[in-house]
Amino acid sequence: MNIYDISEKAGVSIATVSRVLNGATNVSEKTKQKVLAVIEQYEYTPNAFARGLGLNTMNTIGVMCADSSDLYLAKAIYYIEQKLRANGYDSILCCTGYDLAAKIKAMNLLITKKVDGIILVGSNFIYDRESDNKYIIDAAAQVPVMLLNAAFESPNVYSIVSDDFTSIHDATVEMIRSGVEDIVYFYNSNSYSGKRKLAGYRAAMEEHGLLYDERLMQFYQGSHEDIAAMTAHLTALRDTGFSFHGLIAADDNLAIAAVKYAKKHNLSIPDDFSVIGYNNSLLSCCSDPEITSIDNKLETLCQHLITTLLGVLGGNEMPKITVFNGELVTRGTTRATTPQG
Amino acid sequence: MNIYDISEKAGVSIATVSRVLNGATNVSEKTKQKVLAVIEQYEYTPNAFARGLGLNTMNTIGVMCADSSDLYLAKAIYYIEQKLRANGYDSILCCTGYDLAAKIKAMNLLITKKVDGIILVGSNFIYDRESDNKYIIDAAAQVPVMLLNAAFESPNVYSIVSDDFTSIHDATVEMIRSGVEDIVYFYNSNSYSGKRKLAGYRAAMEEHGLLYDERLMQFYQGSHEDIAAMTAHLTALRDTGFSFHGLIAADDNLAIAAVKYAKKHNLSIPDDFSVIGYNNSLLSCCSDPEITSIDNKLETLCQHLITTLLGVLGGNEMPKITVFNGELVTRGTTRATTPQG
DNA sequence: TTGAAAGCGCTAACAC
DNA sequence: GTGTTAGCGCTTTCAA
Repeated sequence: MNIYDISEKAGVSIATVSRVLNGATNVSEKTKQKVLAVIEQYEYTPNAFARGLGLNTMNTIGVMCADSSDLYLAKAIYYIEQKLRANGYDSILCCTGYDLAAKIKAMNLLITKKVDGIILVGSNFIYDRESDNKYIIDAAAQVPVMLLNAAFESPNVYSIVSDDFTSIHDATVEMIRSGVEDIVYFYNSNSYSGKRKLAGYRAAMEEHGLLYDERLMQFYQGSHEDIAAMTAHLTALRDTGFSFHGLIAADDNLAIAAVKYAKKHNLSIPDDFSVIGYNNSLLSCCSDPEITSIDNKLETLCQHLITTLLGVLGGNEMPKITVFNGELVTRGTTRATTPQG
Repeated sequence: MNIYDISEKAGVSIATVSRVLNGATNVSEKTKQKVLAVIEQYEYTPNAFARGLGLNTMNTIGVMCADSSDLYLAKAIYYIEQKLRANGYDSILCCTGYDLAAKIKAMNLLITKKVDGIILVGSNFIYDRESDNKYIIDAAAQVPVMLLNAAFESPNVYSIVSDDFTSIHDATVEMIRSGVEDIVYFYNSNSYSGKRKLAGYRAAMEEHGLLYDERLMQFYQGSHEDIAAMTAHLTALRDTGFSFHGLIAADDNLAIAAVKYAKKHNLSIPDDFSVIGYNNSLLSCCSDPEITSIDNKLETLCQHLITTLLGVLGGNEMPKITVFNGELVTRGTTRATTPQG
């Protein structure tokens, strides 16, 4: 059943059917109803490929992320998909893994599939070496590229970020004010966002003259699901004789490990040991005590990302970089701040 | 740059270019190289829409799930997407929510987009009322439909399930053998899989003459992320004077809540209170003690689902229902089983 | 081994 | 307000 069949049965031309299909106004109500009736009767739906061929678009957005099973990324994908669909766009999902070559391959594939735009979810798509980011510039030459949680200046590239620097900075200051001075920063990523967080920690500690040892910054290299390995990492640090009574984690998984570490060594939380996580995910409520965590307003970021993308697709001038503030959600792993005075 | 441009520059016809592009054998090596060189030089990639129009396929699979931010579903989507891509298929993701109307709408959309097959992730796509499942039958009239964690017999529908009944049944028996008899079953879904689980619990309890009260089966109705509400549900049950020393949860989130409940009321785990969760997700390792949980071999299920789908698309006869066994992963929330004698 | 040409089903510019 | 027709870029017979 195609547009010719319908036009024949309705006794009109294919152009008229096409007009009805696309909601053009210059069709008489009578003809319109006649055509709609036939369409309904035969349950006709237009062929998406043919339509794509003519319009050179299929209202589809490519969504790339390293690992959709990561709690945070999964949530981002969820919001993005919902909001795209609400605006008549489909999303083709590509889970690329963390390898650059795979990302480039996925990117080319999406371009070949003629997506109308590409969304890169997560900050691991931006690399230190300028040349490693060429694939983004190339893609942006064809379609708009949106970055969630990473900033990259280039034509046709739009970035939506949470102010990770300030979030971690302020959280660190908060913990210092609560009376903890030997605060370890525990992280597992050197992505764009990862660097900003680390910088926020460094700045806060330096302002208070507390960045006395490189060991305060602990990099965990391993699976983001292997809580046991993270806990072991901290125990190993303790075993070197290094002392710390607070920990700020770049991620709730790491914070969970910190809580486990404290329990293992009978450190009372938050009296002997304070913990702050990041993402304010489900995990922060799973532990006991529940974890104070930084909420980076993921849904807001996603909403704004889609709005910006739709604006760009609609031919409007849109901001190249948009920054939102995070918020510290206080729970049981931190002490009250000592009043200033 | 299209196939005409390439044919012109290579001094051959478009048919020859097309043959080279599609790896046809009846092209002389010399011509082939010549064409490939031009293609390379101009970085030409064929237009996916035009190809789709001709072939009536774009190597795309529609993936539907209620909520991609659910830990379990997110993981399933991850595996599915990876395995599809490895086999040259893209996936269009649709997060439908739990509402039937939205599911039907998404389904129609995927059909319209000419996907080659549809995968329904999660058991909430199958309804009790036969008429509510018509949308699946309709879709299957067009393309193969794959079900993950649900079974539904219909032409062109293929089901891959974990044996939830047996998993829960055996886990329940295990807990009974460990000396706990008043075991609550805590669940939040009446989906296909949800019913199978409940039946497994019922069977095990009845076999031991322990299903003495309807209150043993507790249905939680609320957000699957609201741990506090789940905990409150259990506390409310306790407040009615109902006594229970074990709990089997249909989901790790519920199990987390059970652990929190026990702590709140100073029940020592596992001596005074035993807990078994389901899915063996990251959450089961986040709690303290870590939660004994049923692993339903998600990756194996997904692998098999894709293999089956590819088989069907390849025109092969494939099994309509495939069942895998789950496995109980023992951690800190259960006691050792009393030896049988 | 290669080329010519007829679709695939739709959109949109143009004519009436 | 409606119809005619030329693409869109590819695949695939059918001839040569």
